[in-house]
Amino acid sequence: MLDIKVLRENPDAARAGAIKKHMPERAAAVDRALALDQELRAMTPRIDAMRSEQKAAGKQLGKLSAEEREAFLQQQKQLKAELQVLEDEERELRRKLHEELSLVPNLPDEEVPEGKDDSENTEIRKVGEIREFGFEPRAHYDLGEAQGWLDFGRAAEMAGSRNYILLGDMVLLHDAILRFAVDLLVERGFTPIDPPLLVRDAAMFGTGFFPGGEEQTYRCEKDGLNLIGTAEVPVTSLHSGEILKESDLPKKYVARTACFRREAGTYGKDTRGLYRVHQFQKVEQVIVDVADRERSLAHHRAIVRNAEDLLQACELPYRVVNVCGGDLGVPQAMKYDIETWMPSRQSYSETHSASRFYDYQARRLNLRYRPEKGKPLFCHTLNNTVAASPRILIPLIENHQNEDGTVRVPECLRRYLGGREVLGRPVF
RNA sequence: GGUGGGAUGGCCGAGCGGCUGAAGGCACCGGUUUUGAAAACCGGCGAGGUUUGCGCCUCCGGGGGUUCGAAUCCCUCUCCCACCGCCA
Repeated sequence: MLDIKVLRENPDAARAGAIKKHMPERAAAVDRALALDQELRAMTPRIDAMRSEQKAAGKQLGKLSAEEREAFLQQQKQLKAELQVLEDEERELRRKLHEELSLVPNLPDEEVPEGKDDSENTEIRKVGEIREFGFEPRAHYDLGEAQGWLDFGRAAEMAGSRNYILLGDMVLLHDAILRFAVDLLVERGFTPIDPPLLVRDAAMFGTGFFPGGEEQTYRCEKDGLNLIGTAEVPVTSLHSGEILKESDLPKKYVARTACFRREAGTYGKDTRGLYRVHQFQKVEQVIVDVADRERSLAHHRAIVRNAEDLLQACELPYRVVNVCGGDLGVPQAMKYDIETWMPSRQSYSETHSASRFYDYQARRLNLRYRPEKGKPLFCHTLNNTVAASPRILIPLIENHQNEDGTVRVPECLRRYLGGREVLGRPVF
């Protein structure tokens, strides 16, 4: 959520921000919010004065004579009735204002490129060599099924499309990459955390997924709970409603959780294999720190670096892209995606997403800290993937496959696989 | 699923229907003392809105009611906790 003051002072920027994000209907919320704000500000002084009068009146009551008293009470009754009408109005206006303000997207940073969708993201850097295979490389689903590592048929049978079953060494590899990701971040000072996967609406709202993301979310209606699509939701919400000590910041967390996404509206897209699935495991890094733009930028560089280091350790070629306005979500100010080379897709495809929000989420979450001097301020928040699996298994097994269908294990993962250097048997 | 108890400032915690934005403690900040630190003592210290400023207004989980007047009484919702039952 943006500060209403930002809207007052610079409504054009708020509108332009929503337009840059290709969210015209949300740009309209800027004007609705401002209209409500103006109405509210017009009535507030009047209500204040009436309340002030009421308060003062009560204190004089005792000094009055019996006759005076009666007229006085009559007068107070009337004041109260009038006040009540105005207060109802005020409350309703406040509610509507909050609703509209919640719809206004975070301002995209200047450096966010113009563009309507991911095809217009701009490349920041490309790292690693794309491997020249001396043979026809196989897609992970062909290779995996041949090895008995993947079973999509039975998964679909019992759970529907976009589901998968990992078996044998693929389970171990899946676990290895996730554990490696956690260890890497713990080594860098992040606190591991294992949060709830089912959360209340407040957490979904606070992180900016609601309103808007309901269709992407599995919901347990009976209990009013939502399955998280990312650990960002519970972890960023962790200190919601608190005023943290500045000396306790930054808070740096690394969470490994299951994630659930309905993938509504993606029919026919990425239907094969492990790329787009309803359920996966993700190691996520989340940072909460003081409201300082420079520090947010530094954290952003650091969390991107963490992910890049993991990919480099896994010997995977990737590129970093600056996500354009149209591909940016409602709460983000800026986002770098990391795309890892996937031979079967013949493309760099998204495996990581590093976002910064400034105080947008913190304001919605009522997440503050007490600075050395002055009033409490809203924190800044950031997050990035460290590793999401099984998606990361695609580049891992495709890029490291051998002609016979076995897969070379990169050095960094061997310790998690009993020292094994190769997975699978020759099957081709 | 059943039955109770609770929700007050950064934290803990008191609070008779008006004198309570709220005792007390802790934490924090400033000072005295000390070679330094601790302790002790003195002082300060909630959040939000509005105003150039003085100030004014709001806030004791949310909403409603009773009352001239509610943190305090009543209703309701949300949340938390405890115990019993069931179960991983």
